[in-house]
Amino acid sequence: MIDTKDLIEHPEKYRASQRARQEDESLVDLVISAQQTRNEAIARFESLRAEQKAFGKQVAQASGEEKDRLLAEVKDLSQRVKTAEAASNEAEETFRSLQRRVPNPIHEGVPAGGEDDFDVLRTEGSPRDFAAEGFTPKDHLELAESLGAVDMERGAKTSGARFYFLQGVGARLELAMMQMGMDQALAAGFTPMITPTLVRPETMQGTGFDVEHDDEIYRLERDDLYLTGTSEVAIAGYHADEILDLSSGPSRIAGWSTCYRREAGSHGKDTRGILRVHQFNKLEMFVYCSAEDSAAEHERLLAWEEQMLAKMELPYRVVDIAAGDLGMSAARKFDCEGWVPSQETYRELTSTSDCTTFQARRLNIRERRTADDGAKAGTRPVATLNGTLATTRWLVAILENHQQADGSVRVPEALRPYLGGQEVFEPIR
RNA sequence: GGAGGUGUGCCGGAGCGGCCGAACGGACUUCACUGCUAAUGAAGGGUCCGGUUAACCCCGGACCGGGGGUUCGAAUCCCCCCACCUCCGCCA
Repeated sequence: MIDTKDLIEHPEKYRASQRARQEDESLVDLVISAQQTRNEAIARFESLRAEQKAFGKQVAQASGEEKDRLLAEVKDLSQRVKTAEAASNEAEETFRSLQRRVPNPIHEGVPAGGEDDFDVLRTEGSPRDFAAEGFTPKDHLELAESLGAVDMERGAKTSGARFYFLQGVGARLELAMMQMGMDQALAAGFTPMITPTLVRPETMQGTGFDVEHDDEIYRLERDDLYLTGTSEVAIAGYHADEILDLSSGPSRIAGWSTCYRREAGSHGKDTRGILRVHQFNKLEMFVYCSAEDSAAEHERLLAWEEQMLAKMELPYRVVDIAAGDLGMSAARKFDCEGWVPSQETYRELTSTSDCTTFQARRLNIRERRTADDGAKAGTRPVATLNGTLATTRWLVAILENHQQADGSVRVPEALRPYLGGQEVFEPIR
């Protein structure tokens, strides 16, 4: 949810952001006029209400005929108060629904345009030259199956398409990777968390997901609960309606959870293997910090992601996502895309978003502000950010990039301590 | 699943339908006093919205788990929901 005061003071900033997102900029003016209508309605209601309260005091003190007379007089006022209140509530609702439709204004420097208009900021490492090494790389599923790491067929048998079993070295590899990520997060001062994966509609909506219309969300209608596509949802909801103390710096949480996605719009896309699945695990960084610190924190999250990718010894590139592909909440988003040899392309492995105060405003998460002189001051919304430390999808990149001509897979060195020192995964069939 | 109970400010805890934004404790902040700490005394507090303002102040409104309702008027009465507690049943 955007800051309406800011929008009214700097409408051009919001119009420009809407243009970059390739969205309707007239929304900005709709919000402004709805806000005026609302304020007028509130003022009308409140002055009537004040009158009614004053009358109420008289009624309380009066008695007998005097009281009856006052009651007769105030009945009409009561009606007018009710009418004005209803009008005020309606204007409020109209305003809020418009306000909720305005996406977070983008940061300066974010490329304009849609999905394909991203900027490549950097490329780290370089893809292996398999031709020079004298063999054609296998794809991750072929590798995984020969290693006994993934069973897609039985996943489909028990649960349907896009479900799978991780088993053997696949299961171990994922656990090792998560543990390594958790250790890195711990060293950086994060608080580890394992989060609920079913949340109430208010929590889902608070994070910016549209429960009614989002086809990506699994819903349990009978219980009015929603399966989360990322632990971000629960962690963002964790501090809803709270006032935080961030005086000693950002609050950083490393959340592990299983994630559920319907992948409704992607029939026929990435159907092979575990690249795009309905259920996977993810270790997520989540940060609550002061608004002015969010851009710097965003850089830190990106650095921690890259640190993990480096430890996995994966070639990747860093991408600045274009405005139209940011979603409602993010003012900026960096993806790290790992090289996938079988596809000869880069695929998303991490994604980090700076949601500034957008998410927190909706979730009503604030911090207490201390004035420059150290005296008391009011509250203000915090900023929230998130970023990926590891996901099941990484197995794709790890297996493919570290495969060897004989079908075995070399274990990245940093991961070995988490696998009992194992250096190579050997095919079992 | 069944029966009952509770939900008030940072915490504890009162609260006849009007004089309750809310008694009384504690915590906290400031001031006073004491050689320091402690103790004591005094004073002060929340959040949100609107008006006004450069900003503060100030004025008005809302908020007593959440949402509806009754009433001229609701923390107080009624209904629904949520959370927690106790007992019974069921179950990993």
